[in-house]
Parts: sequence; C-alpha cells; structure tokens
Amino acid sequence: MKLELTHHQCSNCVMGRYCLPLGLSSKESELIDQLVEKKIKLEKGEMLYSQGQSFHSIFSIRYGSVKSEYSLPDGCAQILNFHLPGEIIGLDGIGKNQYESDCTALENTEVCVMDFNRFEDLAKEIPTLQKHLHQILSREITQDQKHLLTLGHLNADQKLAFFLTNLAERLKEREQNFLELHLSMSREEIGSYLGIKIETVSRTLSKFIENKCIQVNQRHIKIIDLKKLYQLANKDMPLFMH
Amino acid sequence: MKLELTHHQCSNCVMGRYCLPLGLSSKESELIDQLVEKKIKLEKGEMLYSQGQSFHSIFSIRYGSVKSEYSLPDGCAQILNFHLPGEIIGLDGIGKNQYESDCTALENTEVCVMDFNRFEDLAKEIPTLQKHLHQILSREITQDQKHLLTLGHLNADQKLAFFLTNLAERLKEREQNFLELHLSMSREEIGSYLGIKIETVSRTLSKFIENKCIQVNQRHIKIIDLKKLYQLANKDMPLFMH
DNA sequence: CGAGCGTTTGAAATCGGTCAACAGCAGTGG
DNA sequence: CCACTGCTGTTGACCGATTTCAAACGCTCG
Repeated sequence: MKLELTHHQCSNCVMGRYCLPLGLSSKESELIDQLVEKKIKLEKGEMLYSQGQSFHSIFSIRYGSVKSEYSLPDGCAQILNFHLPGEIIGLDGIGKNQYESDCTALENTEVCVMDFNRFEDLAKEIPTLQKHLHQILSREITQDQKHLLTLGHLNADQKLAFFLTNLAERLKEREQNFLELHLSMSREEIGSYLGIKIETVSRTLSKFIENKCIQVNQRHIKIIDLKKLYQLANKDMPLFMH
Repeated sequence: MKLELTHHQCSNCVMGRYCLPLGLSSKESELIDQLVEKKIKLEKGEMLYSQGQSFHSIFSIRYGSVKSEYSLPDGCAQILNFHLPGEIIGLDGIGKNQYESDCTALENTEVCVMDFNRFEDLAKEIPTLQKHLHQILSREITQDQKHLLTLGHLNADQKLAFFLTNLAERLKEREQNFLELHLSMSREEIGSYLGIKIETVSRTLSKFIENKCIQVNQRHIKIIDLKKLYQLANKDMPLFMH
C-alpha cells in the first residue's frame, strides 16, 4: 500500500466526470480540488479497509478494480460488489462510523482518498455536491436491491447473464468496448458474488459458449449475443446498449 | 389512501426518537417541525409508491408496517425489506428521481410525508440532520449487504433464523417484547424475502418447533430459544439482546 | 355451513452442490 | 529445455436440499 500526497486537481481529472457532479462553477471547482488530499496505490490482493476499522474516508477508484465483501464470524463470506474506476467506495462506513465490509484490490489499483467530514462540510456549501452524494448513496441502495433479486430469485444461468450484462453496461457508461470483458476476478469470486459454486460458474459459462452467446479465453470474455444474455437475465436491454 | 394535512410536531412525536436525530436545539426543533406537512393512512394492501413513479418524498412510518419489493418485467419479484415504525422509506428514489421499488402496506399503516427537497435544504442548515440523513442512507446499505449474504450463502434454516433474530432485534430497539412476534406478513412474503418457497418456510418453521426453538400459532411466533436461533444463523448475539 | 384463502404435509423431481480427476498455464530450479 | 509444483479452471458422476406437484387441513367470513 503506497501512499502519495498530492496536489491533485479533480477539476482536471479524466475520471472526474464519473465520480463528481457536473456543472460546477469555477469557484466550486476550486473548493472541490481540496477534497482529495492523498492517493493510495494498492497491489493485487492488498486491502484498502476491513470490517470494524474506524471510518474516516471514502474513496474513488482512479484505475484498477476492487471487490467488497461481507463476512460472518465463521468465515462465510459474500462478495457484495466489484467496483470499477470512477466509482465511490467505503460508503457503508458512514452508518456506524466503522466499515462494515472488507475491500480488496483485484489488480494494481489506485484510489483517491476523501475525508468524509470534509466532504460533508463542502456539501453544505455546494448544493450540487450535496445532491450528488445523496444520489451516490441511493444508487448504491438500488444496485444492492437488484443484486438481492438476482440472489433470491434467479437460477444459475440468469445469475451469470445478470453479471455479464451488468458489467457490459458499466463498461459502456465508461465508453469502453463493452463486448470484450477482461475480468479481474476469479471464477471463485464470481461465484461468491452470485451465490453459486465455482463449478457451476464454469459449467454455465460452457453452456453459454455452446449456445454461441460468448467466447471465453481464460479471463477474457467476448460477448457474441448480448440480446440473448438480456433475455436470459429477464432484463430489458437499456436503450443506450443498442 | 387517506391524506391528512397536519400541524404535526415531530418534536413531540413518540416516534421522533427513532426517525429523527437526537440533541437538536429548540430552534432546530422548530425548523424540523415544518418537515412533515402531511400524513397518509394506508389500509392493508394499499400501495404507498411504485416502481417508476416520480420521486418527491421520503416517508417515516408512524404505526403499522410495509414491505418494499423489486420486480422484473416478467413478474419475478423480490421482497427487499419489511419496515417497522420509525423507519424511513423511499430512499431508493433519490438516485434517479423515481422510485425503484414498490411499497405496500402489510396492515393498517400511517406514514409521515417529508418533501425531500425541503429535507435537503434543512440538512444544509442543521448539521445533525445532515449527518443523520447520511447515516440512514448508509445503514440501508449495510442492511442490504447482510441480506445479500443471507440470500447468497445461507441455507433455509439459517435464512429463517436470520429473519427471526433480525425482527427480534428491531423490536428490542423499540423496547417492545421481542420474544413474541406478531407477523404482519404471510409465509409467501417471508419466502420471497428470503429467496425460498412457501413450503420450505413452513417446513423449516415446523423443524424449529420440533427443536423447541419457537412456538407458532398462525402468525404469532414465540421465541423459546433465542440463543439457538443465533447459532443457526451463524451470528453473534448482540450484547443488548441478552 | 360452505367457499375461499393461507398454510401444512407428503412424495417425486430437479437444480446446483460435492467430490474427484484432470487439463492448462506460470513459475522454479536443476 | 524439461521435469516439478502449485494454482486456477474444467468436466464428470453422484448426492442432497429445495422445489414442484398434489392433497388435506383449518381459519375467517359472508
């Protein structure tokens, strides 16, 4: 874990448009530039924070990816989400002033560190930022709600289709090639996220290959038939994915 | 759905200590009393809001209980949560300015209606309220995260034990008898919440009765062996439950 | 009292889990 | 360059928990 003090400017950051609100005045932009006082570089497998640790900061991902995970005392663990660049993490720490999940890098990753008290203070001054924070928190809730339906009511095929289409959508939002997925997580981790076993992940992917939905080469997945994946997941394909 | 305009005072409300922050100055209390401009009475089965409806308000429950539910176009639906008096609902509407779930009364229920824009404005002025809002949002996230682990990694016994202990904890927080549960939801709804079928709910409850964990009389459940339920759910019993 | 709903119970079917063997690839060291 | 090891992922065969299907029970209410 490499710490780096910065005079980083969010107003000039390429990721800024994902993690911060648009339409700030130049004065507001200046204030926001004080938000990130340091950045952290993580190697694959390194933890950013863990359950029970006291909460001070939220983070935004600059590059790389992380998983967040919730565990019971007996070791049973559920992967809650995989996070991509631009996404804000650590929000579950606000409620009780301590993180309620573990967060681990899936590859070499860099995150911006934002002191949450300072964030709250700024939010009082900048209505756009306040609104933005509330939206981020609320969207985290709706994300989790969709995930709940996936775990509670879908079968293995539908779960995998949900996972793949969800990832594709998030890449599309980032204007990346959303039909070529380069997974940073293992089959084990996909399984934990979806509440199925690694063997089932593997078998289901093989089935998708047979059905000509995808091509798989290790952790590289090429989506051949996006429409069929959406049908499998019982989801309407969003307009922006056409 | 009966609407009622009110000059209701949160500062005098018995539920206030659950849905609002403590330690407000008298001036702040006055401001907060303007938050609730109306209340809504719902009969069993009536909807408070539904997926796609445009978002203006969040609600706090005065008495009764509701379920929130997320559905796919094909009708497949997951119950996300059951909400008790004092809890704030409608937060998933903030993210996209429209509710992302359906909310339905499980019994005769009354809710306070709070305009969210006004709430945000007040939050700018009253730091305690701002902090409180963030905590409510964050706790909703951690709630969902625990639910995710339940759906993804626990078996039917553990799921039911999670449900029962969770309910008991929330009654305890409200200083109610937490060993006598009077369920307002059907077996069907419990099953949807836990991602299992109604028959499995029934069978598992019967198993608990045999093991002398609980006594069941229709929708009344008496907890006999709380400790065993916690063991089943792999949870440590919180100190305040002893 | 009978209709209708919600719930319980039993038997059979099924999906995904478990166990086990093996394949593929990367890294190590002779 | 080729064993050797270790890790990840794939595939097969079998097993078991939960679902599905079916029947019966027991409230509630007109």
